[in-house]
Amino acid sequence: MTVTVTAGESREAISSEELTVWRMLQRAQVRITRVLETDLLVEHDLALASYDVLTQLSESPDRRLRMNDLADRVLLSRSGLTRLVDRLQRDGLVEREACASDARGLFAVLTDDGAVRLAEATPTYLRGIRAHFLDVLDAGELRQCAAMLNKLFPAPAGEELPA
Amino acid sequence: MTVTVTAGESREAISSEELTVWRMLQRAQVRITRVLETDLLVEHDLALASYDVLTQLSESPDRRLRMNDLADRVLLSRSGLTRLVDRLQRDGLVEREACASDARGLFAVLTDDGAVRLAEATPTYLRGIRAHFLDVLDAGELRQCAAMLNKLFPAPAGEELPA
DNA sequence: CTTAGAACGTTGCACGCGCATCTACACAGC
DNA sequence: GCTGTGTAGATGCGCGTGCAACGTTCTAAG
Repeated sequence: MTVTVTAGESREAISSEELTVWRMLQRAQVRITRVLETDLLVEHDLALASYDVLTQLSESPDRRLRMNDLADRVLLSRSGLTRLVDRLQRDGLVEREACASDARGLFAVLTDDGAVRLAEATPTYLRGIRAHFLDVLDAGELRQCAAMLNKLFPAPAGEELPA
Repeated sequence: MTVTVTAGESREAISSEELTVWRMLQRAQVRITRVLETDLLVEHDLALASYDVLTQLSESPDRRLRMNDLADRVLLSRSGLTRLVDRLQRDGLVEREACASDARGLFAVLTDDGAVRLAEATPTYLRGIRAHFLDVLDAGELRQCAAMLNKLFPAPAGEELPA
């Protein structure tokens, strides 16, 4: 059983099973993300994007990262990041610091308050991932999942998973 | 090697491999969706959400669906759907029709123009999915993926994939 | 019949996002 | 030293989203 493609451009028809897999993937990802986001919001007044930024900073040397590098790691446009860091700075979780070697550049630096806030929120985050994702799959499935993801998006150098 | 969880709430530590799988999943999903969205936007001036609505309607009996049912199938809040249908109606792709049996209810109905537009956009959509998702995985991986998704989100009755 | 409560859909509001644009700075070639 | 091209971030703008509140209609209980 295949999907009827009215205009025939694709080289090979896509079966409805394949299409369903894709749709389920979308649904699953959106719904898990939504649960995670509301949990973080309710318990720690922290959006998922904010959490990601804090995490990236905390994992970087000297708790700092150039805005540009940060934008690459977080799934956000440059302008989006500018504004997000604005908010985080307003809340005292992050500070901006000039870059000595390049006057155009700015560092986003995690403050102590930011680190505390991140530490508080992390259990919520991990619990969410565990409950809605990791716990549902067994070790084998997780490995398969990793393998597929490696094929889908060759990781940005240094983040690959061991086969 | 495990991630340091500062506040000890989670029952079991999450290994960094597990965390990486989750992060990759997020990245992959967001990036594929983004490519799909811009392709549809550039080639057919159609947002992904709009495409989903048109698809759902075209697959429903009489090309119509109650707003509420539609909101459940599309990943959108009720208010979001109201506005989206507003736009689609303005563009003549969808019409609203009163429901005889329930005066509160409204049907969203796919127009002929909407069907044409959908048919035009579908090859782009399918090509995107094929290129960025289906073609990258082999049949076995796709089956594994389906199995995992079934565990992650027990499909809403009638959409399950055969084992 | 009346009334309480729930369900369907819409609207006011504030917010976050991306695109295009802009300024400031860097670095190459002359 | 200038000048042109490219890069780092910030900003104006419009758009799409969700939440909370609202009007309307359905349904059940008294």
